[in-house]
Amino acid sequence: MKLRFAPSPTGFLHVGGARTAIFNLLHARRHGGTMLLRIEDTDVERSRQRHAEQIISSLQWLGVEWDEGPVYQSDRLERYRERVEELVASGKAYRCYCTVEELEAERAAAEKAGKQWHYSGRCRAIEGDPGEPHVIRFAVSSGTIEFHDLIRGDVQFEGDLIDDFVLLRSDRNPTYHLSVVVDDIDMEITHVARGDDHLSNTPKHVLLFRAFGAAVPSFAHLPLILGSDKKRLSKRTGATSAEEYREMGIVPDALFNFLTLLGWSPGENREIFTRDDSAQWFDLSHVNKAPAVFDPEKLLWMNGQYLMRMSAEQIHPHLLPFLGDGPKTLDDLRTIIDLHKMRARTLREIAEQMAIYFVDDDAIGYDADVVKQHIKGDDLGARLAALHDALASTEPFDVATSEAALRKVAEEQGVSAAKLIHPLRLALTGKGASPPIFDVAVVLGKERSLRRLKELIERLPALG
RNA sequence: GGCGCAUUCGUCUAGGGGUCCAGGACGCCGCCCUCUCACGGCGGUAACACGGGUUCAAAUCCCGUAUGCGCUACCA
Repeated sequence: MKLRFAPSPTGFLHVGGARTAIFNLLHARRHGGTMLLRIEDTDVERSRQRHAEQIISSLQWLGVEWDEGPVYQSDRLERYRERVEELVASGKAYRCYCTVEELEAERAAAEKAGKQWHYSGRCRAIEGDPGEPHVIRFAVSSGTIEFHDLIRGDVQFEGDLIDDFVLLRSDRNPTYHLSVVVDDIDMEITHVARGDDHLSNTPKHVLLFRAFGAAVPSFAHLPLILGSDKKRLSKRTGATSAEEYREMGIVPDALFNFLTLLGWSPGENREIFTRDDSAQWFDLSHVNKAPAVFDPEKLLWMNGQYLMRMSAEQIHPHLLPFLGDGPKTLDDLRTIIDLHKMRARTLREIAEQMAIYFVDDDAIGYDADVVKQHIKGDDLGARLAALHDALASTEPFDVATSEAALRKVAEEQGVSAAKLIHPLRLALTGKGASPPIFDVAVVLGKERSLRRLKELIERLPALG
């Protein structure tokens, strides 16, 4: 068994393409088959080498591996020309000398007359001069074309409704239809899993496989991924490329898992699982038929689930690209990552939250709402001073001892611990929300914590 | 227009004739836990597109309608 992912390098890796790649990979892994990566760059107008490189880089980041390739179709142009000549020789394809301009004019005229235009196939009969510019068209025969789709079941099309399509362009480059079939034959592809948008092209491919006397592979047409507007996912409704999610701070395992669930389910209410698990359970024939809407909210949730389950060691390398100035080594960040990983949904959020540890102690910006809510009472200054003194004499300075010290002060002052904890959080972080505040204090260390507390006490009069 | 494909809570889905007055997850709303936030726990909201059949019995099978999407290129 052999499958392939065959993107065309005309842009970034689209999440729909990413899912197609994943489904191919999973099916191959599940059945002990091999996976090929093929770059379909026969459209010289739109294909770019840099796009191919970006797609490959995105696939690597996502963890979609392949056993063979990447194969570039642009390296195999002679092969397509050679095979198409075989079809011409056997009368299954023919040279067509109609120009694009002529055909366009016919099409426009038909449209004007309110009629449907079809290529007449008139060049089938003529014997032109092969030295003149021409394309090579496939001679589509009438009759029903039937094939089995692993996802849709049996599908049929009428040959009469399919125009004689172009196989080789006038610039001697193959069209997608030719190259894809020649390659799938040469590379011994047994299963073709691709986007739903190719379903209507499949009868053409079936005809070509037969014309070449080759076995027709199994097909599986995956439903599209839609945006929240129920239309094909586009920039308007959300990020469309895998790269954008990477930059957003989504971890590859989470995107992989999430994409896996778009159109497929392992059943038994399983949602979060490893690649190995999915490779064990996956089967193309259990993929949904209906298109799925991409829900960024659920992706964020899933990413959060992954982050909180990952160790600091695992998160660290993914986090590095999001870090600004400040410490970057695992040893410096381990505790902080552990403190924040369950409070963030993306790597970017972790990085942002980490900023509190690296600002200067006298440069903390206080959240106005928090000030309003917790900074009040004439005796607050005195209480905080008492807290400062208590913490100053706390030795060793750890989570348990610092908390005990604070609670003791609260008791002596006859107030609830919360009356001291909230201002302390404001002093240390400037915010109303943070990891448990004594953990924060320990990360900062006794000296810096005291400095920040002192800073708040000094700024108290100005805060009202 | 023609051809093709599809249609279960707002979203992702389970479900493949009776065990479904439809299960799980995200989101949303309560409550609990709690130094805040997050996590976690408990509970709630919410769906078989519509109309005909077939059958003792249909979310599950068939037909039609509606809606959506795809193809209809010398793009893939």
